[in-house]
Amino acid sequence: MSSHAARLNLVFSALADPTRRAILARVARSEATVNELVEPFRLTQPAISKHLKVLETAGLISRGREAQTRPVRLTAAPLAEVETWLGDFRRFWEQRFDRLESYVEEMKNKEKSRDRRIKNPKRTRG
Amino acid sequence: MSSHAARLNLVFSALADPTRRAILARVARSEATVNELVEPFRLTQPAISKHLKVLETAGLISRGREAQTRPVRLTAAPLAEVETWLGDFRRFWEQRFDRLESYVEEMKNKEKSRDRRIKNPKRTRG
DNA sequence: CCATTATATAACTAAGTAGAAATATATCTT
DNA sequence: AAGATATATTTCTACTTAGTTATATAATGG
Repeated sequence: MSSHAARLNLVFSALADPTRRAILARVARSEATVNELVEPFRLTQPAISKHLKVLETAGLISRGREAQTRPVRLTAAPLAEVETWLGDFRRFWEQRFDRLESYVEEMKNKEKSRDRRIKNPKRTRG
Repeated sequence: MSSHAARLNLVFSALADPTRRAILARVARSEATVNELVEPFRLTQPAISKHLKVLETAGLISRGREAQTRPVRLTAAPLAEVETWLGDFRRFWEQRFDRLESYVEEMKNKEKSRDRRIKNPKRTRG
């Protein structure tokens, strides 16, 4: 499996958890310490630390070191990768409609020329 | 938890699997039967059927009935939801840069006015 | 150095997931 | 009705995950 796919796996499964999405939303506003991230949730600190590790492995956050705290900051690059995937996908999907549309057009045209044939049949000589 | 969040959970975790993303890509091109979806993978038919159920629960595909086959077709609506989430997120994230930018601007201005103060100190009467 | 604070890690549990193999169901064909 | 084909469901296994509590590590302040 391509590492691109592997990264997408990590990013999508990181995003699949609402706690982690909330952490990202919080961190998007500004850096935060682990304890600041613990507060809004009814989860223990180790639970949050675990979520942070998942996010870090997915490349969605990175951590600094500042005195005792390990400030968490967003790294949005992997989200761009998701957007790319979505974009590629949308292109496929829309192509499909294009094909459907041109198929429908084709059918309409066939119908019209059939109608013409019926209403104005080609005269045969004689 | 809002049902919106619950749907995002389902969609993101459905997308977290490369087999399922491949199935979606295939189905984006055109409808396919289960067996057609089995072929390209080295997985058994029940495994694919299970993936299809996950995708269906996430609302990403729907199934018809045509003779013995259950044609699978894409339902792209949930992807729009993902795009919305990404968009909201990006807005947050960019606001952050805006704030940082205006902070930097502010600092530059302070610097400039400090420089002015140094170069052109306000005269005190006398 | 000692106590405190912030965070990480370990050990465990309960629940979920991906896969295979075997079997059941549904529809068509004859 | 019987056989064939397409798909779903069941059962089982190995692995992963989210959460807990308890404990370890790292950095700071006295």
